[in-house]
Amino acid sequence: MIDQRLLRTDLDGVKAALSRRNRPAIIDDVAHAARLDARLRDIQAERDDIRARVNSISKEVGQLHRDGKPDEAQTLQAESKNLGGTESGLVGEYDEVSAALRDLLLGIPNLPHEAVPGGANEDDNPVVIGPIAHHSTYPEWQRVPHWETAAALGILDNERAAKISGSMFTMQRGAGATLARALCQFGLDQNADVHEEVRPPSLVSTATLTATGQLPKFADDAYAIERDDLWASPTAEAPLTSIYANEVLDDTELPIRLMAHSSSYRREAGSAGRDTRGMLRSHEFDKVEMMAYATPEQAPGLLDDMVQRSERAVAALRLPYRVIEICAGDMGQSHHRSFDVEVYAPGADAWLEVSSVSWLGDYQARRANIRFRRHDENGKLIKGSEFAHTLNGSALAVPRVWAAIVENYRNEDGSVTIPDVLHPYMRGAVRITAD
RNA sequence: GGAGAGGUGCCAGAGCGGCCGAAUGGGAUGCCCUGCUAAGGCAUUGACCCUCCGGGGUCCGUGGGUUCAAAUCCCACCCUCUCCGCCA
Repeated sequence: MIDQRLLRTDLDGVKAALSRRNRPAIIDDVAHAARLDARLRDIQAERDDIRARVNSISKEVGQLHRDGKPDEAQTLQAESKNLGGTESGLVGEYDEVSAALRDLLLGIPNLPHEAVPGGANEDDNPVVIGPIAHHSTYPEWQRVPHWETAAALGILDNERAAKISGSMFTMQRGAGATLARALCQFGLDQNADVHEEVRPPSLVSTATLTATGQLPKFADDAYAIERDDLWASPTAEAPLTSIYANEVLDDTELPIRLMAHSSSYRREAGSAGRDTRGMLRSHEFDKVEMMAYATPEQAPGLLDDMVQRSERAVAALRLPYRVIEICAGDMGQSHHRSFDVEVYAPGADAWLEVSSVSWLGDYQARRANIRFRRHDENGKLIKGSEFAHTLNGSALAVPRVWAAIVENYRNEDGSVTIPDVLHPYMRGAVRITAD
């Protein structure tokens, strides 16, 4: 949620920033929100005025009763009752306008950082790092899609996954399952130096998904467990960001850096039939996510660090990769600035998004009500609080890295070599063969 | 799932429908006393919203209701704890 106060202090600035997202409807919403905000303050002022009078009359009434003057109290009571009627009318109107404003604000995306490149869609995302370790040509035996190699090696059984759960579910078997788990362990170990490992719940509340921005706008993308008013978490970003919801942190404990291995559940509404072969897109996948709570000053440095960590993971796996920056027209609704890490898969001949690292500003913290307090130079707590900044990024998303390994590490005989850094997690296996 | 107890400020904990944004104790901060320490004295100490910067408003788990007036009465829900049941 953007800062409501900006609507009155810098409406033109908000409109200018959001116009870079290349969706004119947003600007209309902003203008509408500004009108509602002004209306709301008028109602509030009027309502508070009446409440102030009711409060003071009530005090007088109490005093008069104690002084044994019930007649005078009677007159005041009548006046107060009258005011009460007016007040409840205003309250009704206030609730109505404020609900409408909140709905509108929840749908307005975050302001892009000024450094975010302009652009209309994903075709305009500039490559900012790389390509690294990318070859101009690949031998024939690496030009085999991973689903073919995986089928031949018996390490991926999506047909039976469909029997169990329906289409767009994957199931790894044998060394393929071990490889998936090895990647998770590797992803965690790579980042354990500064991140606390968390194992959060997979089913989360409506409030939790609203805080990170998946709700209310993208409800169709998440699995709902309606009977219990829970949702299957689409990313560990959601539970990790709500860990400190409704809390006031201390600037001395920031940044707080967390990581979690979790399963992510996505309905992928509207994308049926696209990129659905093999491991490219599925309803459930494993991922190691990083998340940080920070002061506004710490955030840019943490963003860089997170991008480097995502990069380091694919570099350590010796996969061809590049980093792109997401342009204003392609950024996610909550994002202030974002980078994607992509690996090259020679079999599918495609760059696969394996990580997305984002700085959310205070957009999520405002929704989740996560604040922090500062200390002055003498170590004394300063009065008041402000919203924290949040950042998150995938340390390692299993399926596409798994696919890229199966394609890049395919040998001429159809076997797949295990990348060196994964050896410790593979129970001694260094190569996946058909038997 | 059943029975019971409870949710109040940084913490503990009191609170007759009006004198309650809230006793008391602890903690924290400042000042005083003391050679230092220990101990003591005094004072301060919540958040948020609006503001014509005078002030006004909201918040005692959440949401409703009763009343001129609700932390206090009524209803619903949520959460925590104890016991029982079930269970990986």
